[in-house]
Amino acid sequence: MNELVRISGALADATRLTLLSACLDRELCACQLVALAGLSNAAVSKHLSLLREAGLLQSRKQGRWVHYRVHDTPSPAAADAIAWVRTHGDRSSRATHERMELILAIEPAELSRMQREGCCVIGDTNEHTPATHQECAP
Amino acid sequence: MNELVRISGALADATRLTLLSACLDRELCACQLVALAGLSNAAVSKHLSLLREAGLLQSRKQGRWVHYRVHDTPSPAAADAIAWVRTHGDRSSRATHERMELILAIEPAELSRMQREGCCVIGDTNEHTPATHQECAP
DNA sequence: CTTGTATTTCGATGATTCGCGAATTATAGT
DNA sequence: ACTATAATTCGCGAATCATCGAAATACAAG
Repeated sequence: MNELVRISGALADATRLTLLSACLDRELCACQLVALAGLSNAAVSKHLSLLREAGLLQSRKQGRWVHYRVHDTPSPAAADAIAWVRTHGDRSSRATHERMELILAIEPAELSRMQREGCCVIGDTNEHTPATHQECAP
Repeated sequence: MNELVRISGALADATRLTLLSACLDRELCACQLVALAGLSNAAVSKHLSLLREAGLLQSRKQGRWVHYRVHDTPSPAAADAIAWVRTHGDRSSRATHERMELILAIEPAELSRMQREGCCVIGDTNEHTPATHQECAP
């Protein structure tokens, strides 16, 4: 029972659902997920911790980079939850998908640099405007 | 996506999971669910509203009584969520099950009277003590 | 061993949720 | 109509959650 609460809680947030959905397709590093969420690295790290603690995601550390992907050997409840997101998750959200495309087109190192500078945005958190890659202001 | 957040949010609470699980087996009136949860009728009503708004439960009004049961025609996502709770839900929680037995042994009208008087408790919210039916103090 | 960098943790703050008692609504019986 | 009653909604504290910027941690490269 407690496990169901933990899993449900992890899924009960649009940002976390977006992050988990992105990891269904491929392994992604933290900085890519930060770009996708459009939040501070601190906030995204917290969300990812929750998803990991719920047994939905697993992380792999490679040098300074941490890569996240769906858990390889989930508990039965977690496995069904992951399948549930896979089946009913928002495949039709074009904005998120396009954002993902843009992010994948950028080297993670470059992405991190942009985040460090703090003056760049990939796409747009607003779902109604087209995604764009904005350069840093001079 | 928004639907998944709503459903997950509804399940992300031990009380609501208990209420939903109880309704998997049989239709129950609000006062029985209040007794099961061991909370105020206001709090339980709120929890039930959330479960209903998420499309997991449906309610049926019969006179002054409102009966809750699992939704007859859930959305695909809700159907899978219900099946998830049915499969992985806490069938082994003896305390809750015994509490349910005691509640079912009492007439709903009597149950309501007890709740109105505010001096009676069915079983115990503490999972470690055996469930008992305590009479009102004089 | 010092510097730079990717990520996490910490501390503070605003937003949301949970719980209760009180007021309200809807319905039944008289 | 009037009263009683089952349930919901309202108003408000207490607790939890989301988020940020800043500090800390972990690692690599010079």
